[in-house]
Amino acid sequence: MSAETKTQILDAAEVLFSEHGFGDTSLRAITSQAKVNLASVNYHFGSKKQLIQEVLQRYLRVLMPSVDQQVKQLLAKHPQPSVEQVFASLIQPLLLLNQVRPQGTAIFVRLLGRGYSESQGHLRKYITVHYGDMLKRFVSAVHLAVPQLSDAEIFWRLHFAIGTFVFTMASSKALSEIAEADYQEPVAVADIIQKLIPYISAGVGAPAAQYSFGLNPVKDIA
Amino acid sequence: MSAETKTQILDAAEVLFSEHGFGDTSLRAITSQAKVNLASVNYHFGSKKQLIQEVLQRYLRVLMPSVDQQVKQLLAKHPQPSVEQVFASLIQPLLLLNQVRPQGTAIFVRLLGRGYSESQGHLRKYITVHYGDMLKRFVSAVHLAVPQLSDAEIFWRLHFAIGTFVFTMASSKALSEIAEADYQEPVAVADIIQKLIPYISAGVGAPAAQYSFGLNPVKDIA
DNA sequence: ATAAATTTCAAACTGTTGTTTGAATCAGGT
DNA sequence: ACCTGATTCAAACAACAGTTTGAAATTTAT
Repeated sequence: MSAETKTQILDAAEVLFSEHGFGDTSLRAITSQAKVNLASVNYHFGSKKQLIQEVLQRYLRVLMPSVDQQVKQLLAKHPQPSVEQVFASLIQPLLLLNQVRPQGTAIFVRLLGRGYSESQGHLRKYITVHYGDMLKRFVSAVHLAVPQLSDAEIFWRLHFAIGTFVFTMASSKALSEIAEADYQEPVAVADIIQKLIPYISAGVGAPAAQYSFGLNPVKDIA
Repeated sequence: MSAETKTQILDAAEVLFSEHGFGDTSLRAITSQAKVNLASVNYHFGSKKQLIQEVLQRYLRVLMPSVDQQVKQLLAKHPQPSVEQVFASLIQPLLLLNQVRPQGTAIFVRLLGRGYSESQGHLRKYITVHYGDMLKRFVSAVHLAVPQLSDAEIFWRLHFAIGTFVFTMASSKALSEIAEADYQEPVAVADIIQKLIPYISAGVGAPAAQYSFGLNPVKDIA
C-alpha cells in the first residue's frame, strides 16, 4: 500500500519539523521515527523540500477556506467589525485543524512559526500565490476594523501580528513549560491563542506612531 | 597581531549570521569573507558555538547596561510610567549599538531574532543568567505601567512583545524591501522600531482576555 | 640576533546530510 | 500461476559541515 507509507512519513515529519525546525530535522530521523526506509521519502515525495511543502499543504488546504468562510460570515453580520472580531475569526479555523490530526492545531502553528522564520520568505510567497484572494479579503476586513490606518500602516501592523503569532507559536512548547513551572497553571495551545487575541487586537488597532517623550524622529538620530 | 584576525572574523560573522542565520552560515563562508584562514576560527574562538556567543556578547555588553540606566532614569522621573515610556526606553540603547559597529543596531536586532528562533532557548537562558537583575528591573517597570495585570499575564505579554520584536527584526530586511516596493517609502531599522512601539505598548497594556463574541472558553472546545 | 611563543596555513579527518542506485519484494490483473 | 508495475530495501554516493593536525611563518621578548 502506497498511501500508508506516505502518511506515516508525513505524520512523523510534521512532529519532528515542528519541534526541531526543518533544517535541523534529517530525513534519517524522520524515516526511523516513521519506521520506513530512508529512500522512501525521495521515492514518494521527490525531495525533502517537497516533503516540507506537503506537510504544510495538508493543513493549509483545511485552514484557509475555513478562515475565508468565517470572515465572510462575520462581515455579513457585522459590516463594520471590531479588530477583535476579525482576529477572533481565526480561532475556530485553527481549532478545526485538530480534526486533521490529533494535536493538529499545536503542530500546525509551530510549523507555521518555523516556516516563516526558517524558509527565508518561501512560505510567505507560497501562501500569497496560492491563497492570495483569501488573504486580500482578510486584509480588507482588518481595514474595515481600523479605517483610520493607511495601507502602509496596516501592512506593518499585520506583519507585526504575524510575528507575534508565529514566534509565540514556534516557542509555544518552551513557553508553556516555563509558565507551568513558574505559575502552576497548565497551558494548552488554545489557551495561548486566546491570550494572543487581545494583545494582537490592541496592537493592530493602536493609534499610529507619535514622536512623544521628547524624542526626535528616529531617522534623524540614526 | 591577534586582535585583528579576531575582529575580522567577528565582523564578517555577524553580518552573515544576521542575514542567513547561524545554522546556514558555514565557517568557510565566514573565513573567506573575512579573508582569514579557516582554522583561525577554532584557534581564536575554540568552536563555532563560542564564536556565536562572542558575536552576541559584543552587543549585549553595551546594550544591557544602557537599558538598565534608561529604565532607572525613567522611574526616577516617573514613578508610575506609561507602557509607551517603558518600551521607549529601549530605543536609545538600541540606537547606541550603531556606535559599536556601522549598522550595529540593524545587525544586532537581526541577530537577536535569529538567536531567539534558532537556538532553542539557549539565548534566552544566556541572557537570563548573565543579565537577570537588569531583566527583573525591566519587568518591574512594566509591572508599574500595567499594575492591573497578574504576574502570569505579564509573563505572557512580554513574551508576545519579544516575539513581535524579534520576528519583525529577523524579517526586517525582507519587510523593508516589500514596503519600499509597494508603498514607495524608504524604511530604516530605526523607522521600524518607531512603528513597533505603539503596537507593542498597546498590546502589552491591553485588557486581559475576555470570552466575548459568543465563544466558549477555548479549552472546552479543544 | 636568537630563542620562544604566537599565529597562520594547507591539508586531512570525521561525521552527517540529501540523494541515487539496482536488486529484492510485493500486489494486482489477466 | 504468471507477468507487470509499484514499492521497499541496504548500500553507496557526492557534497558539505566543523574540527584537528603539524609544519611554516611571523611576532615578541630577552
